[in-house]
Amino acid sequence: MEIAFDLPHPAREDIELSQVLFALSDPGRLAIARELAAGPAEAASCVPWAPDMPKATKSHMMKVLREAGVIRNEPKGRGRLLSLRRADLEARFPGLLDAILNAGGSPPGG
Amino acid sequence: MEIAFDLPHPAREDIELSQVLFALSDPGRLAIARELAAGPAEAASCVPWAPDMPKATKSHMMKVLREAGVIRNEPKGRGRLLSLRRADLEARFPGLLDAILNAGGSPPGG
DNA sequence: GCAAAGGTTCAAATATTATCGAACCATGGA
DNA sequence: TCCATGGTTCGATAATATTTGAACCTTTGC
Repeated sequence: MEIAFDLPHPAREDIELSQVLFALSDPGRLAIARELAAGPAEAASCVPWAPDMPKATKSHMMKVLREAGVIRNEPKGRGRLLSLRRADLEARFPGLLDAILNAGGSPPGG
Repeated sequence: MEIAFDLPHPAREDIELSQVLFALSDPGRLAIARELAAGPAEAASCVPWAPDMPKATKSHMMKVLREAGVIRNEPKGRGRLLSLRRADLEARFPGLLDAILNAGGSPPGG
């Protein structure tokens, strides 16, 4: 047996706007999504942006994002493979993810 | 004196993505934003979508939306004038508001 | 099987948010 | 000015969310 320890993910059509917005309303979780926007990443707790954060905390953040349908979290060898659910989000809420990821945060004149 | 009882609103450049997403992550607050998308509305507590909700609760919802920079809440005679801050949101986070407001919630095949 | 590496889940303590009655504030009209 | 109308704020309580250590599960390697 190669694949086990699978986690539940909402189907595309079950992804809810409220949950997506809530998941991404936390700066830390948004940072994860942005990190994954560049491409899939391996391991959840070993991401470099927060070496001091306990793994239980990181795992919880992944859970919120996963249950909202923002990211996919699959078993990969001894660790996990994380990825953004771009296609699903785009199909369900066109333009939303890009608008959020592109939100620079810098005013025009600053 | 005609205008008093003004409430604080964040300046355009101070509107934060996290707060906007959080404010709109609640179905009730999102409903208010959608209601106002059609045009400004008078009165906050008398809106028809929730006649049973206590006015303190409605006022709190307005506060969250206002402090996030999503809506404007101005004095208008004896009541208030509520409006969506479309231009400010569009300038700061292009495409975001439309993506959220347009999010129908119906899957393609259903 | 045993031990290590990597993550998730459990459970309890904190912190944040929501709810809503009561008190308070501002406007309009008599 | 006094009263009614409309909303906001205060304060207390309930409901959620976050944080984290400890325990547990799965794969890898011996």
